[in-house]
Amino acid sequence: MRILPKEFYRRDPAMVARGLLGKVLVRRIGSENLSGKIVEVEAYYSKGDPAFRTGFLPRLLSYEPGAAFIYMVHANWLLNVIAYDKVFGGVLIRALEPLSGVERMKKNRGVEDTRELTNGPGRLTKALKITGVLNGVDVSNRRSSLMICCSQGRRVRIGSSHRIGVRRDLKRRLRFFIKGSGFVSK
DNA sequence: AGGAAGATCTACT
DNA sequence: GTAGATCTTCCTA
Repeated sequence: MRILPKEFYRRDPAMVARGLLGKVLVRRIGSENLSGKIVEVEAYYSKGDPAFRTGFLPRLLSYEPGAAFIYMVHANWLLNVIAYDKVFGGVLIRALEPLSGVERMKKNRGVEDTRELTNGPGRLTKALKITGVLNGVDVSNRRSSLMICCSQGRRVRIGSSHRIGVRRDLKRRLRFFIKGSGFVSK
């Protein structure tokens, strides 16, 4: 599987978010690979976006496009990928369709149902053992223990909605998901 | 040093 | 459908 180059992330966050749908997130732990197809994402902007926590900005400005930004909310780790062209921003990975390492994910989550494994931002980080120690890793580098690869799959139908759990959202729809996927969060 | 908020999850009714 | 748990960061004192 080809890895997505850094240039992929040097675009408008909403564009990157849509582009990430159908791509494959790979978490390498030793010799084992846990992976899943990205089926749900949200875009965030550092300017003009009330949902963005501006307190993060000073630390984030040194991040290159394609860097993982992982932080804790409500006792859950959330995975973002930094993406920006003009205005700094990022993409929250909200749900995956498990591909490989499913048994390991079930153990990590303590859940048997494959549908419930990675259908939420806090759930997928737990299933793939993604925590703050991976903060800042370059997902466009093949040597990283967290990376995003191209899929050879066909084009996907994209649906959109307002973002989830956001107190004050924009009118613009910034949540994107693969239509018909059974692995989107509820 | 203490408290509140938050891009959530689980369990329970 | 709602309540409570959970934990890190940021803000105020």
